[in-house]
Amino acid sequence: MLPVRLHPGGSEGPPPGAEAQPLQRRLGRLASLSPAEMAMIAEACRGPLRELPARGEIHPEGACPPPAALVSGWACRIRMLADGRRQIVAFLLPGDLIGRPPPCLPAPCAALALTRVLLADAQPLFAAGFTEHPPTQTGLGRALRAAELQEEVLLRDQVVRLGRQTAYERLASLLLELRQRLETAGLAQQRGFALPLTQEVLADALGLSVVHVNRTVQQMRRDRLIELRGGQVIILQPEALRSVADWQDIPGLRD
Amino acid sequence: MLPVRLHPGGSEGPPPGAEAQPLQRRLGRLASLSPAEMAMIAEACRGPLRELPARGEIHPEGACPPPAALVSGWACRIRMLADGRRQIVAFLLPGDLIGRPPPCLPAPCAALALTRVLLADAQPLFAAGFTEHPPTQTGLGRALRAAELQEEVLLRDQVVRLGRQTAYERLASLLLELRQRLETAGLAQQRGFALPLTQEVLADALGLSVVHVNRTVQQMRRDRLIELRGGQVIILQPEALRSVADWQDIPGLRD
DNA sequence: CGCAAACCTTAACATAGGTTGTTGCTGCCC
DNA sequence: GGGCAGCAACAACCTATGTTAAGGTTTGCG
Repeated sequence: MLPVRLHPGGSEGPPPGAEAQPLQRRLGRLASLSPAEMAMIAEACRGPLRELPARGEIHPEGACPPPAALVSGWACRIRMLADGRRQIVAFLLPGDLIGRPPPCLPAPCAALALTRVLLADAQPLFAAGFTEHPPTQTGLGRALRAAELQEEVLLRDQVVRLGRQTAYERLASLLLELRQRLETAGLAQQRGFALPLTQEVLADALGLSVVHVNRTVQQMRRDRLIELRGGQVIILQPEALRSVADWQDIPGLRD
Repeated sequence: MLPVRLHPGGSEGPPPGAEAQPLQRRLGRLASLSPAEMAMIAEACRGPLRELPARGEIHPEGACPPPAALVSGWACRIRMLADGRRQIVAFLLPGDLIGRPPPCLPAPCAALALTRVLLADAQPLFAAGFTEHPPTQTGLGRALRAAELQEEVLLRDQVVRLGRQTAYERLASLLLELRQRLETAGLAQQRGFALPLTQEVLADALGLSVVHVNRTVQQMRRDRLIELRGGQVIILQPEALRSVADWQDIPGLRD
C-alpha cells in the first residue's frame, strides 16, 4: 500500500465526477428526495466551486457566511482562546453544510480547511427547501433540517467526550463518529477509511496534547483495536471499540 | 439575607403573575414582536402548565417531546454513560425552549428538572411562528429561530470550556454565561443572581469532580472574584472574571 | 428539640494527562 | 545529494485533577 502523506496539502482529489455523490448520498439518506431535487443537488456540486488549500480559512470567527456545502476534503470549526489554545468544535466532512440561511448569528467559530477543499454554493438548495409549504417540508427541506439537527447531536456527543471520557475513550468515540459519517457520505468501507488528520489536529479536537494523543494511539494499536498509519484507519474490533467508547449511532430523522 | 437552600426542592416559586415575563422578555429581545404575539406568549404561560419537582424528568433520553417553554425554575440536558458518569450538556433557564417542532431527531440527552419547574406548552408559538411566510419570518418565527441558534452557540462554548479550559476558567466562564442568560430573562441584577445549583451539579456541568469544584470555588472566593453562598452569587470583579474566562457575550440576531 | 439527610469543606494520596526535549523518518527543495 | 520542514515516536518529569475518607454545617422533619 502506498504510504499516503498525512497532510496531502492539496495533492490528490476525488476522481472527477465523484464530487456530487457525498452530498447527494447524505441528503438522500436524511429524507427521500425527488429526482428534481437530486438533480438540483448535482447541479449545485457541478456549479462554480470555491477551492481552498489545506489550512485555508473558509470563514473567520464572527462571520455570517452564506450557506455552502462541502463537496470534497475535510474541514473543521475551530475556536481559539486568547493565549493560543485551540479547540476543534466539529469536523466537517464531504456532504456537510457550512453556513446558514440569512436570519443567523455571527458564527462563534472560524471554519478551516484541513485538506484541500471544494465548496459548493448551497443557497439554491436552501431556497428550494424552505420557500415552499413551511411546516410539512418538502423532501429537500426536511433533509436540510435533519442535517442541522444532526450537527447538534454531534455537538452534544462532543461535549460528553470532552467532559467525561478518558483520552482512550475519546479517541475511540471520535473514530466511530467519523466512520459512521464517512460511511453516510459513501467514503468509508466497512472497517477502514482515510483519516487525513495530523495527531496535532486530533489533539485539538479531543482536548488533549499531541504527546498524549500519540500515547493513546500507541496503546490502542497495542490493544489491537485499530490500525492507523499513512492516513488510513482500520477498525480491527468494531464491537470492542464501541463498548470502550460507549458509542451509539447518530440517529436519523423521525417525526 | 435569608440563606436560601441550594436545592429548594419546590419551596418558593416566582411571585404569582411573574411567570410570563422571562419568556416574553427573552423572545422580545431576539426579535421585535407585535402586541398580538406578546399576548400569545403571555397566554401560553398562563395556559395549563406542567409542574415537576426538583429531580423530575422532563423527558427521557431518546424521546422526541413536543415543544415546551420553561416558565420558571432551572433544568438541564444531561447524558449518562454506561458506568454512571454524567455530563450536563446544557442548562435550561426560565425563558428557554425545550422540545422541537415535529420533524425532529430523538433527543440524545434527557432533560431533568434541577429545581421545581413549570413548563408551558409551546406548540401554539411554533405553529404561529412558522406557518406563515417561510423565509422572511414574522417576529415570532425569527425569535424562535434565534433561540435555537443561540442554543447552538452555547453548546460550542461548552465544548471549548471542557476541551481547553482549566477548572478555574471553566467556572468563571459558566458563571458569566449564566449571568448573561439570566439577565436576558430578567432574573439577574447587575452583579448578583440566584444559583440554585449543588456543587455536584456544577461538577457534572464542568466535567470535574465535586471535590475539585469545591477547591476551585474556594480559590475564586479567596481571589475575591466572586461571593457564593446560600445559592446566591455575586460577581465582585466582572472584568477580571471575564478575562480569566476569555468570555465573549452571547451574540444576538443579525441578518 | 433533636435527629437524619443533604450538602459543603478539608486532607492525604493516586493518577491521567501536560510539558519539554530529543530522536528518527520521510518527502521536498535548492 | 545535502539540508530543511513536518510529523511520529519516546522518555523524564511535573501538575491538575480525581479518589477516598472524614468532619462540619445547614435544612427539614417528626
